[in-house]
Amino acid sequence: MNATATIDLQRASQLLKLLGDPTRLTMMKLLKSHECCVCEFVEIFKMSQPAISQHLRKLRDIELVKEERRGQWIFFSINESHEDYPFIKSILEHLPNQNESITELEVQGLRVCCE
Amino acid sequence: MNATATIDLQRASQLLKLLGDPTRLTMMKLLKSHECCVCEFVEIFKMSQPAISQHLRKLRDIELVKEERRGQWIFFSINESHEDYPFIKSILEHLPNQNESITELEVQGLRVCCE
DNA sequence: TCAGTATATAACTATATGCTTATACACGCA
DNA sequence: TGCGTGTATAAGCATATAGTTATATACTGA
Repeated sequence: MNATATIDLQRASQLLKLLGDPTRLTMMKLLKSHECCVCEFVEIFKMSQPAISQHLRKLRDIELVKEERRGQWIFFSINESHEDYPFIKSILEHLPNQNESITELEVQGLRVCCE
Repeated sequence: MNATATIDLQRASQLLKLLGDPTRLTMMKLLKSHECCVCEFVEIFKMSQPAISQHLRKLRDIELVKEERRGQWIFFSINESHEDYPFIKSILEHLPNQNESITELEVQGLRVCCE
């Protein structure tokens, strides 16, 4: 009957609560198609570095995102292996893509690239 | 390309925030298949009547649910005409159904029926 | 080794949230 | 009309949340 696995309600509400913040939700949508580092988010959201860092920590604490240090920078990316990723993905698919933010960064020469 | 309409990020985060509470999320899942009145929710959630009422008000304020008075009771139901209902629906579909709560009510003779 | 840059963490603060209790309102029925 | 039942609202309180500033940590390159 049910093609997709269901998520425990407690768990689901925890995830939704985390996504119920415009900054974190936008971060997740961005990360779905682009790796980003903290300083890029600071630019995109015009928000202080600690504020960004704390949002990312919440996303990382429940392992929705992964981090990887490359030199000075720490890059964040979506954790597609997350048990509940299909759920997250289905939510993100309803959101408008945020490619403009990335394009804008590139135009301003603020996109971080370390290869 | 995109088969489904997208939702403004601010709007989406507002909806997710509301669903990011286990009581309200469960209410929505229940209401998706059953009309319920306040006193039934009080039974199901073992929560005070004002607490239930306040959760329902939040859901009603953004028109996720409709209410209809029938005699002494006020019945709540999902508002399928809501502009963002497809989004809501896709979320609820990932959740385990809550029919047991309803069955339990019926067994205890607490299911309200006014016809 | 030291300065500069990127990030994390701690401590604090203002506001939001979810409950409680008390009370008001609405309906049905004797 | 008055009482019982169902629901809503108001006010208060404890906790959670999201930001701030200050500071610590980690890496790079001179």
